[in-house]
Amino acid sequence: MQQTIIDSLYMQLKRDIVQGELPRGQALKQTQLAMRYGVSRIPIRDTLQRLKNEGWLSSHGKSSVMISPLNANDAEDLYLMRLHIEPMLLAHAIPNTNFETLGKAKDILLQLQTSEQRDILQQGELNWQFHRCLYLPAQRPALFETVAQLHRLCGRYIGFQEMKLDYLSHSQDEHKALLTAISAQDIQEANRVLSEHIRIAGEQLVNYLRLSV
Amino acid sequence: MQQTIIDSLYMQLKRDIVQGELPRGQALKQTQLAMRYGVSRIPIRDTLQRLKNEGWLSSHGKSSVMISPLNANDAEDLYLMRLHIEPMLLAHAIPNTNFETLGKAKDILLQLQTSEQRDILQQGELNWQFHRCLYLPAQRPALFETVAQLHRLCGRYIGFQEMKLDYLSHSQDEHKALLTAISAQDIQEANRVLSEHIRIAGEQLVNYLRLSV
DNA sequence: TGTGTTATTTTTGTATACAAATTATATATG
DNA sequence: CATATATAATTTGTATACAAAAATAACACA
Repeated sequence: MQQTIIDSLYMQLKRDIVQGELPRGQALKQTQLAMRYGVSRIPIRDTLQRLKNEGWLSSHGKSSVMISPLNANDAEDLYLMRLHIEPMLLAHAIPNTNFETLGKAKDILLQLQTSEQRDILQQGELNWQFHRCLYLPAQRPALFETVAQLHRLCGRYIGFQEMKLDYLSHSQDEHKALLTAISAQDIQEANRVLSEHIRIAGEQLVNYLRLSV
Repeated sequence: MQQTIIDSLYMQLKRDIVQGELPRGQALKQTQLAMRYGVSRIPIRDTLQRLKNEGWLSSHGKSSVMISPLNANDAEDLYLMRLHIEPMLLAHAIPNTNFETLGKAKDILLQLQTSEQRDILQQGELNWQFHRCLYLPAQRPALFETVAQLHRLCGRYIGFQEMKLDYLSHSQDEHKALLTAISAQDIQEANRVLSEHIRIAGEQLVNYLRLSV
């Protein structure tokens, strides 16, 4: 499918969901959204279907969608699945990793550091770009696509300014340790670091959700 | 979203893909499909997006889709992921499994036996219904949805009449053993059987794909 | 002959209009 | 007053029509 308009809608809707600009718990009306974003209902429907597939929206009644409620159990499961699957992908990737990939990953890491003031969605996107960059050399499309989908699903949960501080500082150290292990072609160590990285992030998120939501 | 027309399109397109009625390796034209199925392009687009999400279609060029080529690596990865994830879901489900669920599962198993002559897509669907039935009591939506998605992705690969004989005979025995273990609330044994079930099916499929495709 | 560029055709994306379905409201009935 | 039923309102689904983009063909030029 094409880009631009539907893609812009996609990002704007996500942003508005995170920032609480759209009604939660009730059906989202296609007409309202169409007016709000100045387009017809056709691209709205496409975007809704996409966001539903990515866990941001869920069914409401017989034929509408609503904003997915946040749920600690879901978050726990998502991170648990990542914990089981991502190391497999990384193990495939490491033998095929070249300097270009490592360089690209470092660049993204730098962006993450400098963009500390920026919005949380962009940080989530950069974080995924970093992981994605390291996984791509694996050349295992099915595995990769499932991991990508899990990250997209997690994206729904990374929208809390409150978590940002704690999360990002730890996260960057782990990212660097991961790069070091990959550079050394040390699959064992890389997967140990990655697993810890996912486990810690998951625990933090789940704790936060259990307390606050 | 609503049902009926889009859902019928969805099934018919899958059937036509399996039976080789649609051109492989080239872009599927929305207009052609619309004429073929006697509808406008709007529901066609919805269906294409859905099938793309479920792995039946992949991108072609900048804005079209084509039938996803079959790929032994992908199949291997899909079954590998199922092997890691489904036992977690089953472990959650077993403590909540009641007699109604067990009964329903047995009914589906019977249908699977009697429908041996029927088309392969229906058998794949019944197979999923069986597993789904056993997983539902877990009440872990995120885990469940990912497993469902993996089954949908596998569905693209279960379309070979040649595999039917070998596959189904083994499969049924394993299904029964799984039910027995669940009835006894034996999580360990149930997961052993389930893992074997997935491993064997995956191996058979991957072997077939490596030889023939 | 091969390559890059423009023009033409095809195909996809989107808006509008209408039909079908769902949801909400009002009314009747126990 | 609660519940069921019928009617009206809203909302979604789909067809048609048109605009934008992509793919293809034609052409010029080295």
